[in-house]
Amino acid sequence: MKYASVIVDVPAMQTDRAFDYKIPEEWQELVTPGMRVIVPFGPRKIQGFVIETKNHSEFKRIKAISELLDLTPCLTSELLQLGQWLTEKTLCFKISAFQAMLPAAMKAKYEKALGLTTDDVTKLADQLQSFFMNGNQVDLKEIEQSVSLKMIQKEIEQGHLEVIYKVKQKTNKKTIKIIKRNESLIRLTELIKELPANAKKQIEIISYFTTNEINEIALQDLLIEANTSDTSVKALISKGILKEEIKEVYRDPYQDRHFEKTKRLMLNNEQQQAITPLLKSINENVHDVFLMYGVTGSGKTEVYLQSIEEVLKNGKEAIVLVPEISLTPQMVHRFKGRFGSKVAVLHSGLSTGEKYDEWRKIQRKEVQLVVGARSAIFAPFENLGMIIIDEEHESSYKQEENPRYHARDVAIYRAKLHKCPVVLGSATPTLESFARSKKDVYKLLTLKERVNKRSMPRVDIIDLREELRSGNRSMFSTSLIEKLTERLEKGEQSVLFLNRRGYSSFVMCRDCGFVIQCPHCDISLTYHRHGQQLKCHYCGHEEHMPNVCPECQSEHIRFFGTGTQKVEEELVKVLPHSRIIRMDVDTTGRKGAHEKLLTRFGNKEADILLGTQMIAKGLDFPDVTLVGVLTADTMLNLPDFRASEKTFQLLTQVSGRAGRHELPGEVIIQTYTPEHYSIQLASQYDYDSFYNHEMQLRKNHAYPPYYYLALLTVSHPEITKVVSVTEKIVQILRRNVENETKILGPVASPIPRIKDRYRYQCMVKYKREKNLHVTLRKIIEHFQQEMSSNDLMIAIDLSPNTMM
DNA sequence: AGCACGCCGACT
DNA sequence: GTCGGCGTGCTC
Repeated sequence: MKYASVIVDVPAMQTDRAFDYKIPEEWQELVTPGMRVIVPFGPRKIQGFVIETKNHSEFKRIKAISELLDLTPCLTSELLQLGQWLTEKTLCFKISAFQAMLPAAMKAKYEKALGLTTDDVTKLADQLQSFFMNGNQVDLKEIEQSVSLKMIQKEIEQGHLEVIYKVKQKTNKKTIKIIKRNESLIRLTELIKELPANAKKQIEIISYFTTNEINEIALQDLLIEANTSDTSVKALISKGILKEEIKEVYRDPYQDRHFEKTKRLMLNNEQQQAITPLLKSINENVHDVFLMYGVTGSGKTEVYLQSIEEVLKNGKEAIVLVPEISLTPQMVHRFKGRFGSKVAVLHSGLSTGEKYDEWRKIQRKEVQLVVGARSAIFAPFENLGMIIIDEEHESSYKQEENPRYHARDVAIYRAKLHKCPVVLGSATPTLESFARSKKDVYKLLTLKERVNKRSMPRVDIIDLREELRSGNRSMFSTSLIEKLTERLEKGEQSVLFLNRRGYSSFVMCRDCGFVIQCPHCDISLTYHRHGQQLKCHYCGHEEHMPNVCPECQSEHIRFFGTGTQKVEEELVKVLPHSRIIRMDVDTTGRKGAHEKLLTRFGNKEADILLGTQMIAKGLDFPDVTLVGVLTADTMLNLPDFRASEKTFQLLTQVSGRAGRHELPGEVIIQTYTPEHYSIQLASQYDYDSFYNHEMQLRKNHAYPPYYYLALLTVSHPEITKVVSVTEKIVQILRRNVENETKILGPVASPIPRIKDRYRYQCMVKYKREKNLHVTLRKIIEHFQQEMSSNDLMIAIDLSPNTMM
C-alpha cells in the first residue's frame, strides 16, 4: 500500500502540515511528488500538493486521494524544495508558497451543490421541488437566494438532499473543434455527386476540402470559409463523411504580431569587458552574482541578449525578469525579435488563461527563455543557465503580500542550485547591491558610456517656490512652458511626468479645512472625475462628491492635489494647440490600451505624453527631446527610509527618456526642495556621490544595508486590543534578541486604520540575529488562538521595502 | 478556512 | 422543551 503526503489548500496555521492519503491501486505508479490532487478533507473536498510518497503512514484512518489533477508534476523537485525554503524565509504557509509558484489558473475554486438523494421529488418541500425538475443537482448559490438555509438543512437531515463539494479549476485549457475528413479526397469528389441536390451547403463544404486538398480545418474557419452553419457540418459528421476532434490550443497574446528578426550587434569595448566574465561563468557552470551597473542607454540589453544566446547554445534555459513588461512592449520585441518562438512571456497584462498557456510552454520545454515580471522567477525550468534581473532596484520585485519574497533572493537561491550566474542590471542599483559589489560579494560590471556616445541630457532644476513668489501659481513654470512651446514649433515631442505617489487629489473645504476621509480607513478619499465619485484606494469605499462641506455646510469645498486629468486641463489652457496623450489608470485600464497609446505617440499623433510612474521606464522615442517632471519631491516626504533612493532612481530614469537618438535632449525638474541631495545629484547623474551620501545616512539611522529589518504589523477592529498585543510582542522580542538589535515601537502604522481595522506596528533592526525566526514563530504561536478566533492579524515582513 | 460539536440563553 | 447564538477543536 502506498501513501502520499499532501499539503492541503487551507491557509491556516493548524493545517500547515502534510496530511497522509492512500494512493488508489490504479494510480500507484503514477503519483509522484509535485502533483496536484483532490482529497477529501473533513466533510469537503479540496485541492492539495503531493510532497512525498511513502509505504507507511503513522495514521490509522486514512482516506484515499479522490482525483489526480496532473499527469506530470507541476512542481519540480527543485520547486518543492524552493517552496520549503520560501516558507522558512518569509514565514508563510506551505500552501501559499506553492501557490505563489504557479499561475493563478491552477488554483482551485470551490463550489457547493445540492444533490437529490431520493427518487421521489414530491418528498421535498414545495419551494424546493421546482429546482429539481430537470436534473438532480443544483448549485447551492442558485437555491440560496430563494430558499432559507434552514429548510435545506432539514431536507439534508431527512436524507432527501446532500451537499456535494465541488473542486473546479479557475481556467481550463483552451480547446477548439477540428473538422477532419473521414474519406479520401477522391472519394469526396464522388460524394459531391452522390449527395442530394438540395444539400447545397453540404456539397459546398466537401468541395472546400477537395479544392483546397486539405485534411482538416478548425470548425470556426470552416464556417467562415465555406460560408455555412454548423448544422450542415453536423449532418456530414453524422453521415460519417467528416469527423470532429477536440484539439488543445494555446492562447497566444502575441498572435497577430510580427517580430522583426534582429541580429546581434557589435559590442563596444565596455560591453565586451562586461560580457567576458559573464560568459566564463556561463560556460564553466559557476554560480556568481554580477551587478551590471550601466547608465541608461549603455546597451545593457544587448549584453543580456548575447549572454542568453550562449546559454541557449549550451542547451540550457534562462529567466529574464523585467519590472512590468506590459509597460515596455519594446522589451518584449527585443527578446522575441532575437529568439522568436523560444520565448515565453509572463506578465500582468495577460489574462489568467494566457498566463497559464505561457507557463505550460515552459513546463513542456517548448521554450528555453522566459521574460516576465516577478513571479516568472518560479518558471519550472530544470536546466537553468542564467537568471537576469533587469532594473534590479525596482520595488515591484518584492511581493507585498504573502509570501513576502524578493525575486532577487529567489533568483540567487535557484542559481546556486543550478550553478549558474545571476545578473542584476541597473543604472541606479539599490544601495544593498552596490554595497555588496564593493565588498566583492557581487561582481561589478560597469558600463559608463552610452552606446551612441551621446552625453546625458542637460537637467535644469526649477524652484517652484520662486515661481510662486514671482506670481506664477500654475503647475507649470515659465521655463517649462517656454521649452514646451519651443518643441511644438519644431515638431519635436515632450514627455511630462507627474510623480503622483504621496498625495493625489483629496477633497478639502476651503473654509473650515475639513478633508473628506474614508469612513473605514484613516486616509483621505481620492476624487475621481468620472461620475463625481470619491474613492478609497485601500478598501474600495465610494461615495458621491458632496456639494457642501459636511462639516460647516460651506459651498467652498473642492478637490486639491494634482491628478493627470487636472494637469491635462491646465495644459490645454496654456497650450491650446498641443495634442496631448494622457496615460494613467483611467486611460490604460483596458487590455492593450497602454500599448495603443504608446504606438500613437510613437507615430507622432501627439506632441506631449503626460503620465504617472508608468511612463518612467523603457520608453524610447527618437523625437522626444524634452522631459519635464512636474513635482519631483512628492515622494520625499513619505514615511519611507527609501524615499531619497526612490526619488533619485526615478529622476535618473525619467531623464534617460530624453534625447536617446540623434536629437539632443533636455530635462526640466520642478521642485519645492531644489537643494535636496537626491534631486541635486540626480540632475548631475552622480550616482557615486548619491551612494556615499545616502550610505552615511543609512548608517546613522541604522537602516539597510547596515541593518536588516523586520516589520510586524498588528491589526484588529479594536484599538485597545491592537495596542496591547503590539506591546506584548515588543516585550517578547526584547527578551529574545541580541543587545545590538534595536526595537522600535509599538507605534501606529503610517495608515492607522484600513477597512475598519486599527493598525500598529513594531520594527526590528538587527545585524546578527540567528534566533529571530524562532522568536517570530514563537510570537505567532503565542497569538495563534486569537488569530483564528478573535479576528486578530499579525503580518510579518522580513526585509520590508517601506514602512507602510 | 470550513464545519461539527457542544453548551447556554430566549422563545413557540 | 426546542431553536439558535458562537466558543472549541479537528480535518489524514
